[in-house]
Amino acid sequence: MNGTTTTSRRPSARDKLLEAALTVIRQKGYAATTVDDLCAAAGVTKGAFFHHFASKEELGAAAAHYWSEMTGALFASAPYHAPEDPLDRVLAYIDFRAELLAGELHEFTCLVGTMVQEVYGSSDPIREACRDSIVGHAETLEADIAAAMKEHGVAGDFTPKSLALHTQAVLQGAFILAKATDDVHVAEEMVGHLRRYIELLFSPKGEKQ
Amino acid sequence: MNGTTTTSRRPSARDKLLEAALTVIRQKGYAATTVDDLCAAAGVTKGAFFHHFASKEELGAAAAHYWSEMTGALFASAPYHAPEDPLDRVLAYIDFRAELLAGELHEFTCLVGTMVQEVYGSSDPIREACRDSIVGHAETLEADIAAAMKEHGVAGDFTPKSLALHTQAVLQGAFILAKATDDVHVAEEMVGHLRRYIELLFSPKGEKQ
DNA sequence: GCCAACATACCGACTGGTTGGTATGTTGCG
DNA sequence: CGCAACATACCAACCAGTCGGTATGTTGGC
Repeated sequence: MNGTTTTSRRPSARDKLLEAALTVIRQKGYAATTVDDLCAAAGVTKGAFFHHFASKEELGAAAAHYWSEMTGALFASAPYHAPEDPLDRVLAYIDFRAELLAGELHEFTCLVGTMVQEVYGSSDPIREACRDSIVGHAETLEADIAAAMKEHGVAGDFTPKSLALHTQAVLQGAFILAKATDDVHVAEEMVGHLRRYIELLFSPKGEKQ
Repeated sequence: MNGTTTTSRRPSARDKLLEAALTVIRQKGYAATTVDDLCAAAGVTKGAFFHHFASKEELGAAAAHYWSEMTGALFASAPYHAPEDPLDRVLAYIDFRAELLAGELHEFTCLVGTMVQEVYGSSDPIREACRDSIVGHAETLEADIAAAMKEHGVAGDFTPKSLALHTQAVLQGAFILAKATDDVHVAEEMVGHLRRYIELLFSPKGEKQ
């Protein structure tokens, strides 16, 4: 239970393994990624691996936590929190997510979405770590969504929580379609539909676009 | 190159293996599913497996095709095609998808969505089979969506194709969230948001709900 | 109508490489 | 010294794929 991660000294084998896990598992999937793969990618030996992690499963869960920390920091410091209007913040979040759809698939797809799909039935520790990551990230949107609903007088039969989760569902689905078609553009279109949905939800009656 | 599948005689080892693949791979994932797992679930021997499939990869691609056939038949004969109004048909499709969210996760989640997430970077044959399955299914919605857009005077800056794919993205994302939270209800809420999006898209200006 | 030649479907023991994990050093810092 | 952070060597289980063999059709010549 160390708690501290990555102060800025020379990275330990643990740090290098977690960093390697992000890319390798997103490329090959969790089950197809071997401990040797991770060691090779991290430039450490197997001894180092099992010094820091009791099992491959424990690394999987640790990687999910590490993912939460990394993405949490990224989104916390992102510029989409600036607008005054909470609805604009939500829309800016979606635009920010669209901007992130760049480069190779394994660079912008979601580690925990990939992992949980594979292990939901076989590893509760990993599944729970992935759930916490997704749900925790969604929760960072709830306040803005709730404020936007209040401010714009929207009282649909849905909760801020469910709409926050919906944004994550669309993104996860967009990643799957992008992987299937090997085409980032499809993901951009899906995010576009998500943006339009939220615009429509919050637009005053009688006004479109 | 047989072509024929499942006339109604006693099922061959091939049929039993494909049927077993649907459940086992959806439970354990593709990579974690061993050839022995499949043989055991199908009640056949390894000899039978490699008589019908040159490799595990070939079975994976065949399973995706089999999935397309099964789901294709299911949706073709489903009752949601009945309504006169094309928009009602689209909404009925979504309601039908919501009805399918019952039972255990591995019974209603999508085989090809699961597989493609794992193998998009390591097996082109499987990836292409999965893509064809998803895109092919989405295409069965395009005509109704296009007709609804025409009939309701909707000319957004999106194509029928992209909206059809969006429905699939939402469903795939809903499956991931359901797996992560181990809660079917979340998936139902996501489908609810999808339904509301389409209602809003096609509702005449000034009218909500 | 019969039989030889061939084909298809399936069986299960075996193999060679791989995998997660272990046991036992070595090194360097406080 | 003593201990954490590694490295090296190794192992038993497992896994995809092979191979020799059997059982049950099917086909075509006579």
